[in-house]
Amino acid sequence: MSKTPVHTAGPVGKTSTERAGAAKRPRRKRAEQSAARRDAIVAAALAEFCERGYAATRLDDVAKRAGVAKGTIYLNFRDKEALFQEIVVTMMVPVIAPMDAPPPQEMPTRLIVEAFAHKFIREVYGTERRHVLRLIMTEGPRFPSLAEHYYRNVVERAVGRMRALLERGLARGEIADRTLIDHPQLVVAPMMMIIIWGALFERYAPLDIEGLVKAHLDILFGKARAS
Amino acid sequence: MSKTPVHTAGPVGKTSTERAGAAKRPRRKRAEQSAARRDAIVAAALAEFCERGYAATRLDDVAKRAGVAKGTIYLNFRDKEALFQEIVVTMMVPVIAPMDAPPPQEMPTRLIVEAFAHKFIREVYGTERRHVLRLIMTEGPRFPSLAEHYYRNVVERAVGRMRALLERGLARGEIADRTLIDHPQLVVAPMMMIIIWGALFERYAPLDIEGLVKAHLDILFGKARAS
Amino acid sequence: MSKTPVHTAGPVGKTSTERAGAAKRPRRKRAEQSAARRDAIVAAALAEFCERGYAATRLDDVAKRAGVAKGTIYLNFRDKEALFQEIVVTMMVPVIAPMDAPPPQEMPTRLIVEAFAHKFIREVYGTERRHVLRLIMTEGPRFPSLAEHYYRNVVERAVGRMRALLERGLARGEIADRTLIDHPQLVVAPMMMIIIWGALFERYAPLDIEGLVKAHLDILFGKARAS
Amino acid sequence: MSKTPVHTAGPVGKTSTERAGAAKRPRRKRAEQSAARRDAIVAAALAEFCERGYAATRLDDVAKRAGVAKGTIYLNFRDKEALFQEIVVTMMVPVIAPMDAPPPQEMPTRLIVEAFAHKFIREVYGTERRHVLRLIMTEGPRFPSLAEHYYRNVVERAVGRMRALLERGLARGEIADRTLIDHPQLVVAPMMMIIIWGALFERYAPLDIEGLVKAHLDILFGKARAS
DNA sequence: CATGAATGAGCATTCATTCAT
DNA sequence: AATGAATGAATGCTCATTCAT
Repeated sequence: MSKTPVHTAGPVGKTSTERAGAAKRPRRKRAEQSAARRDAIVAAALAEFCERGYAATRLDDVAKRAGVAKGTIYLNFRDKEALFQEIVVTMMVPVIAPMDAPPPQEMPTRLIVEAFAHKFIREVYGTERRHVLRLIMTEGPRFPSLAEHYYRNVVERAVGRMRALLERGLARGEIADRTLIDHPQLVVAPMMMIIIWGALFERYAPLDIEGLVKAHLDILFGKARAS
Repeated sequence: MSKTPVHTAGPVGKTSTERAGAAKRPRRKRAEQSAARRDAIVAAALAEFCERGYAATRLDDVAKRAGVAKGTIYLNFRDKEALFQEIVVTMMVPVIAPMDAPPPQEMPTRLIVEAFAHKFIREVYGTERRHVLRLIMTEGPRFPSLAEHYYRNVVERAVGRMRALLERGLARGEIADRTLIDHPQLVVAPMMMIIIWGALFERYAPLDIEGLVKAHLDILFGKARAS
Repeated sequence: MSKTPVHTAGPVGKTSTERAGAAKRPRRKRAEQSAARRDAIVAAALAEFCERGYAATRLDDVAKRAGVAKGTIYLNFRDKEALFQEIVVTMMVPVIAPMDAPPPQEMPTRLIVEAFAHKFIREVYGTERRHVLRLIMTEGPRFPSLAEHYYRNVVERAVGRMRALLERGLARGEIADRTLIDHPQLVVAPMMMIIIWGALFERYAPLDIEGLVKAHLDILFGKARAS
Repeated sequence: MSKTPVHTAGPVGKTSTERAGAAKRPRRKRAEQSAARRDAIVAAALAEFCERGYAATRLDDVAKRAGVAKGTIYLNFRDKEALFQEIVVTMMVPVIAPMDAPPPQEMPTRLIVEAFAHKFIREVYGTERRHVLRLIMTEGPRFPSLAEHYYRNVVERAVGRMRALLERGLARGEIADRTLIDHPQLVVAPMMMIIIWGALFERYAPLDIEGLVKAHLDILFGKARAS
């Protein structure tokens, strides 16, 4: 029922245990340094890809930002595309992983969805993953394998979970009918929207995210007494 | 009360009356041919931009696809960016224009929103404009002036209209509370989602658009007796 | 002893009798209009070539400046190079022509040279021919036929005349020795210099042309009592 | 009294110690190779610019001639214009530098001017700098900053030196009057002329440079007993 | 391993020249 | 004759990738 392995559509590359530290402590083992360098590249590449998109990102800039030589990138990633895919895939892993845990038995459906929404706001919208998610939407059409990977590992599973959750809610009388069960995408639609909206219009028209999410849940499940 | 002029952020270029026909009918006037060529360029560019995104599109390919020489593009558009913006702006004009018409007095709020949704499905999702809309979401962050143009002319106005409509619905007792009025973006969120979803996952997981829209409306306004 | 024909190194094109008049008088004969157009092209081309040099001049700009269509240039000149050569050659004809007249018997050598210098100042340095002369110096190396044409028709003849004149001056006791006769180029060296200097440094260091020429003659022939 | 710094109008770039050798000796250090390549580019660019002028020179040809890839040019120079300016500026530095040394006290004025003239003949006219000087005259009008740089660093200073020298000659009774002092440009006019003449007419009418210079000095200072 | 100089295919843009109207 | 839209070869510049050090 869990531990479903992540489908890897393409080469994912090696992972590293250590977060990139800019500080260059003198007496570090080779492996450590190497891992740090790799992480620095990933972080720099993420930033650049987010700012400019895939095609417009220059590996030169990535290297500069990471503080490594351009050649070093090629020691860790086959090419630009592999670097891109790696980033998109690994950044989403921590979000995917906990999804396999079954929902707590006691909690009302609405609260579970609410928790899910807040988790999304906190851990995706509120972090760099927000940009990664946008990259997937943005570059997906040109990287079908990436889109598929994401669909298989994230979307499909999330939709399945959501449906199961709603089914349970229906059984427990917390949900009136099958409308939402048949179209669980409607639950997440506003989340995709705030990612897009944020990227496009944040400057002139910032969204009240909290209010929006609460309103969404109120509409889906009926007005709540307390948030 | 209407006829708000379209804010033009940049140069929009000349329009042409005739749709591009690949066939080269012999007895055509200069101006006609020229317009046809221009249209062919626009069509070809749209296709290429959709397939590859802005940065990865080669004007060489656009020219080839349009059946014109590369230089001809520059007779009609200042540069690649102008071509891109022109496409994005002009393709959306026919969608924007009718938006200023006030909603029919008699029609119930739900029906108006429903009509709006179906119009979107028919005229945007069901046409090439679907790709244009995706391009706006996709490339917008790198073309702030474009995003702003779109926001001022489409989003802002649409949101305003929607809010006014809902306000009227509230006054007429068709809507229970202000939840949706405060967050009219929730009305359109699924529409943005289907655009993205369609581009990314259509192959593995096609959406039941009609059903989704109906479900969305049912959730917003309560189950309808008939669609 | 005179009327030596002008050696034409390359194609020179047709000449026209009428100066370009911008005004478009309605009832003019075809031939007249055509000639006016041709002259307008020549004038415009001269201005553009002077401002930008041969390679950087666009025929588009020439046409615009002349108020004709681009194609019209090709009705009058085989190509860009022919237009260029035509200009350089014809502009200098009026300067070359009178050179064949023998010097007045009575006039002292110094006065003849002085008259020549002032004529140069007046008719070359003081007119657009100044730029033509610069173009010859500037673009000559890349148009050997042009350089040769100019050498045969202007330089060679001018040097010969000058030498003959000086020879006469020696015979008449107006000149002390053969120094200048052996290097008549020294007579014209300052004239070449002021053309170049004017083009490069006029802004920061304008030359006192009159004073310079007088000083030059004073040095060549001894201080004059009156200018 | 000397060491006036060279006004640098634009970026001058790095210098390299080694002359470009086409031969690829195997055991050379990176920096050395790089410098050699840079020098090869400069040499090739100089040759091309001289043959064709600025606008008509193709960087492709420069690269081919230098035996490097096109991209390598851009590792050393921002763009075509920077390459051009760099060449013109650096080639003239060795000529400018010694100009600040005060003239030897003992030497007669004529001999100093003579030495200057011969130095010019030897180090400019007799070397590639001859072409550089022509490029300055040729392209100056289209590169005002270049013309100004050259004026400030070379012409202005040279004219000042010359005037001071002549002033001293006047004080010492070696010069009869102020004619030349007021127009020191007359001293260098023949040098500009021989550069131009050489570029245009050398084939049909080579100049006797030595004789010309001697004649010039004879005219300026009176016939010398011995050269 | 790490570096970064070198490479060269790739692309946007320009402009002399042609030719249908 | 005159026009100017169309052409496409030419060219400056970029940037992913390689490889000698």
